[in-house]
Amino acid sequence: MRNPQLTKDIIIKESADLFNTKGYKATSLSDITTATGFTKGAIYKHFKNKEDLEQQALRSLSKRMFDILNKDLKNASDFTSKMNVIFNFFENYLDNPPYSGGCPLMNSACESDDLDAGLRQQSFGMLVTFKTTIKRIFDKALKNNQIKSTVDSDQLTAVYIATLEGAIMMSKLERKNDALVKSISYLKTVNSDLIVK
Amino acid sequence: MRNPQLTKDIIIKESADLFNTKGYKATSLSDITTATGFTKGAIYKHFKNKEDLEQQALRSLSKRMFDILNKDLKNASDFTSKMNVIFNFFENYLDNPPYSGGCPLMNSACESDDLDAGLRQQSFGMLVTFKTTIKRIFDKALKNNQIKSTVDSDQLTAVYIATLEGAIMMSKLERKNDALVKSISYLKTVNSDLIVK
DNA sequence: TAAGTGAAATACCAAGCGGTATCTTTATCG
DNA sequence: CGATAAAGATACCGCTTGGTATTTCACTTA
Repeated sequence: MRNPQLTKDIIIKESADLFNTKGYKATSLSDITTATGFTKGAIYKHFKNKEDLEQQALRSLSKRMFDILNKDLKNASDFTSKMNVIFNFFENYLDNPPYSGGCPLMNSACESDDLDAGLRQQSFGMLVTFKTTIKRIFDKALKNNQIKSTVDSDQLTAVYIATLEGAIMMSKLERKNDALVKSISYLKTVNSDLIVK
Repeated sequence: MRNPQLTKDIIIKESADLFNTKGYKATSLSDITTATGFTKGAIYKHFKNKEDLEQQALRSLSKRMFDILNKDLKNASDFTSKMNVIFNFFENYLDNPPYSGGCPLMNSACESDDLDAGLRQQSFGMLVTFKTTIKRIFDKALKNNQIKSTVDSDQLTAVYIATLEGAIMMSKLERKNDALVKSISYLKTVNSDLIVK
């Protein structure tokens, strides 16, 4: 009956969803106990404190995101299809998301200030991973002459991530994926202009 | 000695800064009392509860932002200079901001969920104002044939806001305005491509 | 100058918070 | 099977939270 690893996984998963929807500080331990069915005793057996749980939860959210992305990216060969993997992922964000509550990167970035350095660092790492993922697509396409050699991959990486993240914020606030659809549609036209015909 | 209006203004201003830096839920009433020097009695004389204060504080942050923007926009005549007003405002965000803690729109949008409907609605209104401000610049330029007639002002409005907001989030997280500078520089090139020569 | 009024301070409350010490249960393995 | 150690439940702690009832204070006006 008992399965410590499963218990820990459940606590991480449930609390991750709570953190990403309600917010980290706004989610209390009793929220987590009611969501998981476990007691505080069980939680503190697996995590040294709430901050520790917050960080592990964010890490799991990050993993969830990039596992999906990397898996789909493996099946994509050229620049356009790789970018479409990214775009598809974000287009599904509101209707059929891998986690509810919007993007964990933005949520944690907004909430973590200088005080909770641990969460902030976790969030920072997630941004680095995201940037690396996008930049690699640009750089490989540059190397293979799939896109114009004038492309500044660092700049476009920043712009793409900023646009996608900002659009998620807008769509979440407006409760309709208007901004997300418009932004992705725009980025696709940008993409097609980059391609060497 | 006593000045009720001033008292209220001080409470709003100080709590607005606290909310925008620490977060709304994370800022306690005692944080506000120590920051203002007033007591809880004074606060609850002017605001019916904390949520009421949160909303009025966000409204004042929004006003602060658009007062600056509208004032500068009045002195700008053509499309490019108007857009530069927007860009300049955001470029100063990290080095010399009108308020600390990043963009109040994004902060409130991220934190407010379905529970605190009041804050959410206030945040939503701020987004509407922002969209109206940007869209008006595009539409006027369209009307005066300053930019290409093929421009979709609704789409570009969404894209510009998304990019700026996302870039702020990134720059705040990275503690350097790299992403913001890159994004604005990019949007400027987009702008120049829109212009009818 | 004394009364009246609203601003602000003080003192207090119940509830919820994160965290811990202790006890009970369950799985593991000689 | 019986001992052992870990997993998890229970009960509790000090503290802070948002909020309120009451009191003191300062200003206006007659």
